[in-house]
Amino acid sequence: MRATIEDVAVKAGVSVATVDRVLNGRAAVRPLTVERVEQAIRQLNYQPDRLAARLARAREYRFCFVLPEGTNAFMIALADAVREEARRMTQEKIAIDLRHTDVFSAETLANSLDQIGTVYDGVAVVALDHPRVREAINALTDRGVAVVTLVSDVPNSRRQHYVGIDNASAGRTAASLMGRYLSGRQGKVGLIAGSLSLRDQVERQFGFEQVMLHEYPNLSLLPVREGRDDGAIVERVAAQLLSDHPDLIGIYNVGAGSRGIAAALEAAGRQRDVVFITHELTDDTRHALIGGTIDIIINQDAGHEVRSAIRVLMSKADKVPIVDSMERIRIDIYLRDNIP
Amino acid sequence: MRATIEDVAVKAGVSVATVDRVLNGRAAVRPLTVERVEQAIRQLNYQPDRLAARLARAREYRFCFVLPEGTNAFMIALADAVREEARRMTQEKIAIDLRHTDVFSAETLANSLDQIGTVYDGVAVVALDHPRVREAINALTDRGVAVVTLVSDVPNSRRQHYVGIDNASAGRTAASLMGRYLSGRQGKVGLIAGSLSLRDQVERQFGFEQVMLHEYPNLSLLPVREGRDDGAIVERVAAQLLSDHPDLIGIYNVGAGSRGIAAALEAAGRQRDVVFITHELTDDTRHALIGGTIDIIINQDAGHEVRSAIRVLMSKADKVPIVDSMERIRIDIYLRDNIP
DNA sequence: AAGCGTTTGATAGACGCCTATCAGGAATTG
DNA sequence: CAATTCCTGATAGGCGTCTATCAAACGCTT
Repeated sequence: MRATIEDVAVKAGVSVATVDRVLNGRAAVRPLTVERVEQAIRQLNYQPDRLAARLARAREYRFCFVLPEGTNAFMIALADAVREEARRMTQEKIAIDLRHTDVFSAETLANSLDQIGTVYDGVAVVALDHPRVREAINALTDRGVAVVTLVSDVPNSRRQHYVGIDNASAGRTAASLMGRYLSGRQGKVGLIAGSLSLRDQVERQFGFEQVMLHEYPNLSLLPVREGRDDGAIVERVAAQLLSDHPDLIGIYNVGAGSRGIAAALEAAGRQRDVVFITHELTDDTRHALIGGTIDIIINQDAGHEVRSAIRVLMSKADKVPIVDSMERIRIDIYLRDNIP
Repeated sequence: MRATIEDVAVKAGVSVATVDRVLNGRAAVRPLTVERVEQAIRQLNYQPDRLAARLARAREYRFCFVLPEGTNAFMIALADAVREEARRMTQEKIAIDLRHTDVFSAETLANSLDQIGTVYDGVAVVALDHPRVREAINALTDRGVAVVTLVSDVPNSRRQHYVGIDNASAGRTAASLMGRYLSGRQGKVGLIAGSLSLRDQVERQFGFEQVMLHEYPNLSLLPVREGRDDGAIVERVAAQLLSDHPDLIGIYNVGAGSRGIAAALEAAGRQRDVVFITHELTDDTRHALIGGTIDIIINQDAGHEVRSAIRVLMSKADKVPIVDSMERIRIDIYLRDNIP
C-alpha cells in the first residue's frame, strides 16, 4: 500500500494539517518542522495521489496556448489540436485558452505574453527567437507561470521545456535522403524558406546545409530563397528557381507553402525529375505526395505536441518531474507508402 | 459544471443507488427503469468521473502481458517497457503482470492463454497467427477478458484491438527506400526473415515484394531466406547469401538478428556497396547505423506500444471508446541523422 | 388477503486529498 | 511579565464515485 498523508504525519510526529502546510506552502512552518516532514516523506517515499488531489482541488488548472495567426495549414492543424484537447481536458479540471497573435512581429508577440496575467498556471507558445520575446518569456517564468515553447524554441530563455522536434536533425535527415535519392546524379539543389526569423526554419536549413556540403559534393547547393510561408509568393519563387536552373534536381522546402512549389513543379513539367522534400503533412502535401510531386514529407504530429505540452505544463504546475522519453517529439518521415 | 450521478438520479426520478445499479450492473433493475436512467444519462451527457471512480474503486485493474521468451533484443526492450509502465501504473490502481512463453509453439502459447483465469481484466499478447491461438483468444474474449494483440496481429480473432504498426506498410516503405537508394543501379536484393509463422514478418515481406516487383524492375528480388531470428544462424545465412550473389546490392531484414547480417557484411567488406535496411532500433542496430553498415532502421517504439495497450485495455474495461488517432502506432524511420 | 420474491430508496462509510476554521501552545517582543 | 505574533493540532466538510446494508414498496402467486 502506498503511503498517505496521514502516514507521513505520524512518522514525522506532526499533524496532517502541518504536512499539508509543508506540501502546499499554505502557511508559515518552522524550518525544523519542515525538515522533519520532508524527511518522513523521503523515508516513506510518499507521493501525493494525483487522482485524489485533482478530485479534491477546487480550482482548475488554467493553461494558455499562444499561436501565430494566419492560414498556414500546419498552424491551423495545431490550433485544431489545441481545441480538441481542450475539450477532452475539461474532464480533468484543466481549462485551456487559445490565443492568436502575429507571428512575424516580436513586439506584438511579446506584448501578448506580457498581457497574460497571473491567471494562468502555464503557457505554451510558438515563439520567435528574439530578445524582446525572450524577455517576455523570462518575465512570465519569474511570475511563476510555467512556460513551454512549442514547435520553435527560444534556447536562451528560462522556458521550462521545449516541445517539438529537433529541427537541425530534421534538416540533416532531409539532406541525407536527398543525397541518397540523388545518388549518382549531378546537379543543383534549391532551398526555400519561409522566414528566417523563425528558429525552427533556421535550424533545418543549418542541418541540411551541413550534411549536404560535407557528404554530397556532387550536388551543388543554391543560396536560400525566401517565400514568406505564403503559397502564392512561394510559387513565384519556385517558378523563378526552376527557370533559373534547368539543371535543378532537388528542392527542400523548410517552411510552409509547399502547395506553391508543387504547382510550379507541375507547371514546368519537372515533378518527376526533381526530388522534392518538404515539411508537414497537410491535405495539400498528402495529395502531392500521393501524386508523386512530393517525394518525402517530414512531419511533426500536432496532436502529440499539444498533448505533450499539456502533460509538461501539468507536471510543472504539480512540481513533479517529467518522463523525458515520453515527451520526445519524433520526426515522422512519410513516403507515399506509409501515410496514415 | 459536469453532471454527477446525483443529477442523473434526479432527472430520472430514481435514487442514486438505482443509477449506480444500472451503471455497474450491480443488481437486477426493471427494464423500464433502466431505460429511464439511460435516457437521463443521454440527456445530461453524463460521463462518470474517472478520477473519482478510480479513487473509490476498491479493486484494482489487473492486466497481463504475454510476451515471447528468448533473447530477441526487441522483445527484451518490450518486456522492459512493460515493467517500467507497471511500476508507474501502480499509482493508478493498475496491476500488470508479465508472462513469457515460447513464441514458436502455437500450442504452448494457446495453453498459456487458456490458463489465464478470470483474474485479469485484460490481456495483451504478442500472438502467433494460428487457429489454436485464435481459438484461445476468442475463449478469453468470451469469458469477458479484453484482449489486444501486440506487435503481431491475429486478424480473424475476436480481439478488441491491435496495437502495433501496419507491417505491410512498413514493408512497402522499406521497398521504396531501397528502390530510391539504389536508383540507377542494377542488381539483386535479398530478403531475410526470422520465421514466417509470425504474421508481422509475413506482412512486411508481402509489402516489400509488392512494391519491389511493381516499381523497381531493375532490381531482382531473391527468394526469402529464413534465419530463425537468431544472430548466429542469421549470420551464416547472410554470409551464404553474399557469397552466392556477388552482384547483391540490397538486403532487407524482416526479423531479428540484424547483428549477424552486419557481421557478415563487414566480414565480406561489402557494407558500403550493399544497402541494408532492417527493423527495430536496439544497441546493435544503432551502432551499425552510425557505423554505416545499416542504412535505415524501421522502428516501432516499445514504450508507446505498451502505453497504448494499457490505455486501450483500460478503455475496454471501463467500456469507454478509444481515440483512434491517439492509438495509432507510427512507423519510425531512422537514419544516422535522426537517431534519438 | 397473506405470503413471497423482486425492485427500489435511503444512507453510511470509504478512497486520499484540499480547504478552512478555531483554539491552544510556543516563541518573541517590549 | 504581559502582550503579541508565530506555529501547530484537531477537526469538519467536500470532491464524485463505489460498495454494502436495511428497510420499504411493489407485483405476483396461491
